[in-house]
Amino acid sequence: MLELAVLGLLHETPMHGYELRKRLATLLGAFRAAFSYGSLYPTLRRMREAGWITHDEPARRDEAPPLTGRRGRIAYRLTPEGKERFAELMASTSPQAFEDTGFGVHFAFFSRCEPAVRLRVLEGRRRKVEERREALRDTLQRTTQRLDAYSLELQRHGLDACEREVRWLNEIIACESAGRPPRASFGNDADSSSDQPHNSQE
Amino acid sequence: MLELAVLGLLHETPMHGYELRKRLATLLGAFRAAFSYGSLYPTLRRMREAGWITHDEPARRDEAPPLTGRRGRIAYRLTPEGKERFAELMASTSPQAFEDTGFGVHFAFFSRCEPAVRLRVLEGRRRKVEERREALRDTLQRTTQRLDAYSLELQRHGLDACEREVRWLNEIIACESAGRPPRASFGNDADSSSDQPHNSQE
DNA sequence: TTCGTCATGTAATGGGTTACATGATTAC
DNA sequence: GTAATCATGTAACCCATTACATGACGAA
Repeated sequence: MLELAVLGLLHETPMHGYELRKRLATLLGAFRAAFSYGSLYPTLRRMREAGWITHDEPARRDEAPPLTGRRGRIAYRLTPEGKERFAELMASTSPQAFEDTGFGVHFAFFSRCEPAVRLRVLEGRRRKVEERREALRDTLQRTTQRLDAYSLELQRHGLDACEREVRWLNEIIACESAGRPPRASFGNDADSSSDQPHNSQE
Repeated sequence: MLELAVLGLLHETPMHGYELRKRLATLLGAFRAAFSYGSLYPTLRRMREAGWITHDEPARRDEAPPLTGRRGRIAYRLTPEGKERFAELMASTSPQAFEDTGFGVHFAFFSRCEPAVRLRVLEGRRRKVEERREALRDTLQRTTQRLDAYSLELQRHGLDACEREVRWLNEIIACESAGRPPRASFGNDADSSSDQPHNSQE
C-alpha cells in the first residue's frame, strides 16, 4: 500500500520524503493514520533500487543554495517504469485492493487511472461490503446466539456502516457509468474539466 | 488485540482454538476480518506459558470418548491471573485502545467490565474520532489544497462517518451515564437483566 | 544559544498473514 | 472409501511501528 501511495503522489509532481508523508497524511486521513518515517524511507530506497523512482541530485551546498536554503532534501520523481508499475498496481484485482485501507488508497488516486479500472475496483469493493453486510444481518437475525447488549449494538452499528457504504458506492458507480466524476455538491462547483482524458461518452 | 479477544471470550466459558476463532469472527465481524490460525495458536501457546490460561487435558482415546467423540480438541480456560490480565488490558488507556480495531475489541467485551472503564474507553474513542473529524473539516475547508473530485469525495465520506460515529458514541455514553446498557430497539426486547451486576439505578 | 520544525535515516520489534503439513471425525 | 469439515499446529514472510540517532535551518 505504501508503495502504491507513493507512486500515486509522485505521479503528479516530484516530492521529497518529508513532504510525501504530510501529503499522504491528509490524503488518506479519512481512513488511516499517517505512515511513519520508519516505513517511508526504507520503502523509498527499495523503490529506487527497483527503478520505479529516481532522485534528482540534492542541491549542493557549495553551489547557490536554492531560495529558502533547505539543502538536505531529496526530491523523488517517477520513472516510466514507475508509471507502469502504478497502473499495474491500480489495476490489480488482488483482494487487498478491496480491503478498507487498500480500497481507500486506490480510490484516492482514481483520477490518475482509467475509467474501466475505477469501475472494477468499485464493484469489487461493493461486493466485499455486501458480503460483510449479509454476514452481519445473519448474526443479528439468528438471535439464537444470545449476544449481550454491547455486542449487539456493535453489530448494528457495523451493519449500518455497511449499508451506508454500499449506497455511497452505488452513487459513485452510477456517476462512473454516466462517464462523470462524483457529485460536486457542497461548495466546490469549480468543475475541473481539465483532467478527464479518458471519457468519450458512451 | 488477539490476546485481549481470547481473554474476553474465555471469560465466559472454556473453549478450544477452532471454536474460539469462529466466535471471534462473528463477534468482531463488524469491523475486522477473522484472525488466522497462524496467529491464534501461537498466541494460545504464549498465553498458556504466561499463565493466563490453562488447558484441560484432552479427552483420552482409551477412555470413554465424550459424547460425539471429537478427541483432539484442547479446551482452554482462564486462570485467575488471566482474569486479572483481562481487567488490566480492558482498563489500559494506551492509544491502541482507541484505534478502530482496538476500540472494537474493547467494546465487544464491555459487558465483562466495570462501568467506569467503559466510560473512559468510550470517551477516549470519542476524543480520537473528534480529532479526525476536525482534521477532515480542515482539509475540506481549505480548498486551497485543490484536491481532485475523488479525493474530495473520499474526505467527505470519511467526515460523514466520523460525525455519525460521534453521534453514536454520544448516545451510548448517555446510556452509560444513566446506568443502563445501549438501546434495545429493533426486535430483541428480551431484556436480559441477568448480567448487569453493576447498576444500582441512578 | 537554544528551541522548534524540517529532514533523513537505521535497528529492533510487533502483530499479524499465507502457505503448508497433518490427522481425526462425520456424512455420503 | 472418499470428501468435507473439524481441529491443531509450524515456518516463512510482510508490512508496518516505535524508538533512536543525526543534523540543518529559522526564529526567539
